[in-house]
Amino acid sequence: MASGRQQRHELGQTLMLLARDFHHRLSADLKQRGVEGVNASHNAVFLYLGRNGASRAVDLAGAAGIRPQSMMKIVHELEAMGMVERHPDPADSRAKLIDFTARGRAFIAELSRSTETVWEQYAAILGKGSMRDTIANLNTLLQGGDETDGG
Amino acid sequence: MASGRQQRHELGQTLMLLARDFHHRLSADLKQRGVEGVNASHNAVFLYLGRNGASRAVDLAGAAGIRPQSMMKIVHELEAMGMVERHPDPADSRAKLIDFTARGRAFIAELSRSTETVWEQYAAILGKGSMRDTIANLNTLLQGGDETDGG
DNA sequence: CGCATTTAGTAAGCTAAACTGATGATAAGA
DNA sequence: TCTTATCATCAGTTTAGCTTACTAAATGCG
Repeated sequence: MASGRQQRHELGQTLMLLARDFHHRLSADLKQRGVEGVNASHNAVFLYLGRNGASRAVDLAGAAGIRPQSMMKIVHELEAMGMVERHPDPADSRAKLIDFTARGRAFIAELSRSTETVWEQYAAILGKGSMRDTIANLNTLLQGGDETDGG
Repeated sequence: MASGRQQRHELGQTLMLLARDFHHRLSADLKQRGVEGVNASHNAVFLYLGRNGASRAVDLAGAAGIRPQSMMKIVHELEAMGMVERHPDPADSRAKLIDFTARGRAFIAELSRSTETVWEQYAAILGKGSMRDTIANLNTLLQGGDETDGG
């Protein structure tokens, strides 16, 4: 039992294992409903594409915290899978704007559904109230950490 | 603002980003005090060596959830760095028992200190009480996922 | 005891996902 | 115009895991 002082030493472990646990549960749920072919690295695109007007590879890379070259690879894979398509940017002929295809949007819906399922699984352990509080606190930590960061 | 319903969709993001944030802070703190040369994968050894009598490569691999061959590589690296040393197991001449060197133990102390520093950073955002509750809840989630909790 | 099976460590090579470095085309600014 | 910065891209490298395959030792069975 990680009580009191001990939990501090295991903080990193807790966070890492929980992130892994979530990923496990999400993958299991997606697989169960027959949604496959998308891996962890592809997730960055689904998470960030369209947010804050991010629609170029370089923007996605910035949001995901990886290099543009790495993001390109991911985008190419998703393009080959028919999840996204790219069009030339009318405002900048160097750039290409990335958009979801219908298939990509359908996948996002599935992802959302599975994420909610995992949320419910967790809520079944903690109770909805504690679950909400806990995740809200984690978000607070993230925001508190970003404040100095010029993200 | 991730309020109410919205936070469910961002659950995975929250967990992943927080794990990353922790790692960032920990690395920064370690670097600041001049502790370097140990990477993320080495961490598994520092986390699990000695726990539940885990002192062979195969045990560490099991605890860390990776293959013995992968753990061997990590152990060899740490051995080259003078963090651990290996002696033949008197009870099993196939096996070798892994032990921390003085240097390895010193590193653990640094790691512990840095982890506590990050804990305090987080506690400064949430307040100690909320921080404790939050992490306790996360640990509950992890145990709830395992159910077969022997440790 | 002798032999099959399992287990611990090791080696070689593969893959995935990030990285660095460099290039060509375009944009933006002096 | 010329220079520098930016977007996409190509090529090669690193890292951390994987699978396959092997040796040596322990274990279990007849």
